[in-house]
Amino acid sequence: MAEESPINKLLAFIKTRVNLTEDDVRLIDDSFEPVLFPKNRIIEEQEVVPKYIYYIISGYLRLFHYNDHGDEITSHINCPPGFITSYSSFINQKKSTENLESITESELLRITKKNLDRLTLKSTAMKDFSISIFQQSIEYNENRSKELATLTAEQRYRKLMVNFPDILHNVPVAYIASFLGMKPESLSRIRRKVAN
Amino acid sequence: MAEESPINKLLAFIKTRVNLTEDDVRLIDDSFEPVLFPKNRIIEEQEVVPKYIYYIISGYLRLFHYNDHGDEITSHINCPPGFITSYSSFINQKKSTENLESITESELLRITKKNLDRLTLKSTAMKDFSISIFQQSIEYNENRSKELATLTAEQRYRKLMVNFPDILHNVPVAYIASFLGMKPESLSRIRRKVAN
DNA sequence: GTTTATACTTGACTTTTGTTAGTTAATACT
DNA sequence: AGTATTAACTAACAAAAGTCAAGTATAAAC
Repeated sequence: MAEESPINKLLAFIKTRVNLTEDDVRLIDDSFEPVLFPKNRIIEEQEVVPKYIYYIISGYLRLFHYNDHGDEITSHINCPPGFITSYSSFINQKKSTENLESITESELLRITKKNLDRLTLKSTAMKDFSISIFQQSIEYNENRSKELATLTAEQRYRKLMVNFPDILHNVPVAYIASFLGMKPESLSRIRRKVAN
Repeated sequence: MAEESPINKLLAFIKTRVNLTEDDVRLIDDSFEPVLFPKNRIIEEQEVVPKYIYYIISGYLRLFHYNDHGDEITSHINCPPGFITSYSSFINQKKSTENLESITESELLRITKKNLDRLTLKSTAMKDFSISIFQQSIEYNENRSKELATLTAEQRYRKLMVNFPDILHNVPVAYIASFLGMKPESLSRIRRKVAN
C-alpha cells in the first residue's frame, strides 16, 4: 500500500485523470521537488517570469497584484487538490503581473517549465494530463467571468461557501472579498445577513 | 502578390505569429472551409458538441446562453481578426452550454476538431499557432475576470469603446450590456453620460 | 499578561446599478 | 407608405454596493 507522501498524493491525483506506467511514475518522481513555505511568503513575484507551477499538498495560496491606487487585488485563491501558478505567464514564460503568496503554511510540489516540457515529451500520459490541467484553467476562467458578470455579490459569496466551505477558517475575509469582486465592508454585511 | 481571399487573410494572420512552409500553406488551404452566414443565424447550438472552430473574415458574432429566467446572457462577442468557438467545449469535444450566433452577415473559415488535430500533427508551425490561440484564450478570460471583478460598469464600457470603437454600429446594445455584465438601461444611462 | 497593531464589523450616508413602466426611435411586414 | 413589432431611451423609484468614520474583536509583539 502506497505511503501518503507528497509525491504519492500527486500521483493519486494524476491517476484520477490518466493511467500511468511505471516509467511515468519514475519520471514524475524525478521531476517534482517538495518545498515548504511559512504563511504570508511571496513565492513568485510580479514583473518576474514564474519559475514553477505548484501542486498544493496542504495550505492556502493566492495570486494578487496592486491596482492603480496601490490596493491589493486578489485574483485567485486555491487549496488542495490542485495546481497554482500565473498560468498564462508560466506557459509563455513571460513576466507575470501577479504575485503568488502563501496564505497559510503550505506544502507544495513544484516543477519548472523546462522539466514539465521534458516530462510531457517523454510521457504521453503526462502530456494528456498537462493539457487537461490547462483546459481546466480555461473552463475555470470562463465560468468565473460568467459568475462575475451575472451574479450579485451575495450569490457569488453563497456559491463560494458551497464549493469551499473551509475557506473562511483559513483565508482573511479581505482576500475573499477582493477575490469575489467586492469591498470587505460589503462582504461583512452579506455574511451577517446570510448567517441569520 | 497574394490575392485577398479568405484563405489568404487567414494565412496572413497566422504568419504574424509563426513561420509557414509551403507544405504548411497547402495543408491549411486543404483544412479550412469557407462559409457564409446571414445575420442572426445560430451556427452552433447549446447541448450539442461544437463541430467547428471559426476564423472570422468579416462580421460580428456572439456566444450566448439562457439563464434560469430564460433571459439571454451574451458571454462573448468577436469580430475580425480572430477565432470564435465555445473553446473549452470544442477542445474537449463535449456538449456546449453556449449558442454561437452571427450578429451581422459573417464570412468565416471553419475547421473540425479532427482536421485541426491532423493539421497540428503534420505541421509543427500550426501546432505552435494552435497553442498560441488557446493560450490567448486563457489570457483573455483571466483579464475579463479581472475587469469584471475590479472595474465599475462605466469603466468597463469605456474600455470596450477604446478597444472596439466600431462595435456600437454593428452590435445591439442589449448584447453589449449583457456582455459587460449590466442591464440595457444602465448601459443607456452610461452612454448618455459618457457622450457629454 | 499587557500593550500595540491589525483585522473585522458596524452604522450613516452616497453612489451606482437594477426595476418598472411609459415613451420614442428604428426596423420589419404587407 | 402605413402599420406592427421590436429595440432603445427616459424617468422615478428601489435595491445593492461603495465610502467614510467610527468601534470591537483578534492576533502579534514585548
